[in-house]
Amino acid sequence: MTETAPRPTLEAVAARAGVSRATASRVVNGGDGVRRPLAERVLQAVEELGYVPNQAARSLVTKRHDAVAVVIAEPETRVFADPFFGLQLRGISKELTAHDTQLVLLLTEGRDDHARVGRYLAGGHVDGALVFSLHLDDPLPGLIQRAGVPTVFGGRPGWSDGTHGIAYVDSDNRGGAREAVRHLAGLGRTRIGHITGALDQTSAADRLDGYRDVVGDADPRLIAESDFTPAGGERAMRELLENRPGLDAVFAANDLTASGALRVLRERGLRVPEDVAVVGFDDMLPVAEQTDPPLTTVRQNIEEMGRLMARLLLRGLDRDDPEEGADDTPRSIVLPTTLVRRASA
Amino acid sequence: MTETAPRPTLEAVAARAGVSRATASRVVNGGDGVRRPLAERVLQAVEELGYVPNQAARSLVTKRHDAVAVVIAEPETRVFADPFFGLQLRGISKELTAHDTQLVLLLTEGRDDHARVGRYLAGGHVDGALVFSLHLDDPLPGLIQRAGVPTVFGGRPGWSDGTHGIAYVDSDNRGGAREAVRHLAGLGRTRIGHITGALDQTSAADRLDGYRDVVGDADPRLIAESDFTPAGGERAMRELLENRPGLDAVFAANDLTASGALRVLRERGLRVPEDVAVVGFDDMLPVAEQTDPPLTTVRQNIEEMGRLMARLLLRGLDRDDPEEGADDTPRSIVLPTTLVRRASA
DNA sequence: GTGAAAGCGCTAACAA
DNA sequence: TTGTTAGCGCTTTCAC
Repeated sequence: MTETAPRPTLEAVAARAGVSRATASRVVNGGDGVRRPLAERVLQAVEELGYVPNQAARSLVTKRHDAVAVVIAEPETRVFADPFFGLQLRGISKELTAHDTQLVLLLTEGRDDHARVGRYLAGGHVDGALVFSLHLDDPLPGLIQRAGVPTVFGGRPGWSDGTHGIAYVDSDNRGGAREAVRHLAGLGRTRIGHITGALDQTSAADRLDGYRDVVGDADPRLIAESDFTPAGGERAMRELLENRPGLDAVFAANDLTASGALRVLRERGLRVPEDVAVVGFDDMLPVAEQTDPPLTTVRQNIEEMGRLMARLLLRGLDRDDPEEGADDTPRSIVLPTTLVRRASA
Repeated sequence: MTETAPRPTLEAVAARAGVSRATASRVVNGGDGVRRPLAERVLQAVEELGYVPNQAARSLVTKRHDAVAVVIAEPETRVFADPFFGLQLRGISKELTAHDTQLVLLLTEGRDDHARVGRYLAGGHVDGALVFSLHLDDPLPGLIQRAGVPTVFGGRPGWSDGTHGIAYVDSDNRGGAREAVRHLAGLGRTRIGHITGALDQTSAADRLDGYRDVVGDADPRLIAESDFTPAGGERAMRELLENRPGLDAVFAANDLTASGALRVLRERGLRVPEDVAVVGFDDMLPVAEQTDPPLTTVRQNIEEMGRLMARLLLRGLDRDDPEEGADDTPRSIVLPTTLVRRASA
């Protein structure tokens, strides 16, 4: 833990290059309108001195921070138990890096933390925010709106006043669910159950809707509410088996849930897919490929979602003069899903 | 994406409270030596105006950023496939939050990124760095050292010149491995194999050492080199079974590897633990509890490791006058592990 | 095309 | 205890 050596300033670079600070600044920031020889001398001085701009000083005048916040508002347990967030982070990180923008990670642990996040966002420390995993009753969107920070949401936000003007990136959860259930139906299955995700999240609600789109007015006993976890999947599967012993297929709201369901099925001596076919959602590789049997599932390109969230945000940030009305940037993006066939259905 | 409204400055707060900017500043920063009534007026003005300090301006003069970089230098695939990093991030985030410090996440994708990270760290944008997942030949430590940023490593760094003066937090990998192997021996197993992790990481090397500590001069055919992944675990298990069909126990370098090994064992019709007992490492809940049979494993407190890394770093940062020599803060911490018995051994 | 100078919002001497 | 003042390092008019 050595003390940082005093770093060279732009002043030093200018002196060394024999130019004014203003010129040095111009070169460092792209060098428009500076004649070649001068520019080169500055660049060389930068090189020799190992000059790196002081971001604080720069922000102070530009009011830009070249940093965006990533807010993950998920109760302790689920975050990262599931590789989901990690993959999104990857995608986000790649895109931000390509635009020389830093990623400030804000993890929240509960209600108290919301205020902290709100304060931080309102504090104008970042140029924008990427927000994940909102639940229906989440106070965060309100705080963020009040903070007035440009924001892109991960997953369609679910509050009642609709999604007008809100930017988000999501997978086509409903369409993917339809495809999954149609696939099961195409296999000749007629009593197809559904294990839902946490229904206070739109992804779960949309998948349920997709299921209903295909099966029509489903027997309510064919639907078991769950929470996206393996343990929840086990519980739901038992419930389904109890209420509707004859079922011959299950569409689970995600792969983790499906893995729990598979375990229960095996424990009960039911063969997959012969007795009960199972389809998951996500195509979370470490899960879907490792289950026994490997899981047929609906793939969503999670990393791409992250990348697009970042891109959408940065694009909005770039329009330095965001004239009301003259706004033709798409506010939201819904990505297609694809069915990946493995052995479970 | 609304434009941020102009934010109130300290000047505005001071004016409203009828004091000087200096006094307002004092109050905002803890309020030492400001008389009650004045302080209260300032606080009220802050409240009314919704004032939040401009961090850029503050950093410019204090040279502190109240931000720490977390560098995860892991090839795309493994990060977050494994909940490991997520858990550490949690721990880190909690500790940093408690100290009003922001977490800047730096994910690297390959060699080129190292330079970027080096530049960022050298750029003096953060007060310190928390660095993970170094491999033996990693250029990052060098870059970081040159950047002169206070750093704490996650996991014992492995470069040749020893760990003198380097701060790190690690689990007692060697001791944990010993305990695992002793447990197997205590079960009466005599032909205990080991599936290693990626041996260019000290955690893997240390676990192998621990294994050797107990079995003595092991038959080399009892050791299969692997890489911490489930697929690697499968490969290694097959290799072990081929080279040493009579083995009756396996200690795998982590739970993911163990899960791969279990799959191969099942596929070969070998019963666990009757024919072959298996012990993992990590106690990664979503993995260890979900395998069939559930995994006996060595638990390390990953979140706590993260928390301690952050604490170590912040403590070093707090010593505003880091006198050489007069340094009694512990440089590194090695956390104990505990054996968790489940059904696999 | 280039330089001089003002000033972003804040903290920290120093004076009062 | 409080206020005055200088200046952190940079970008950006505005003259030249």
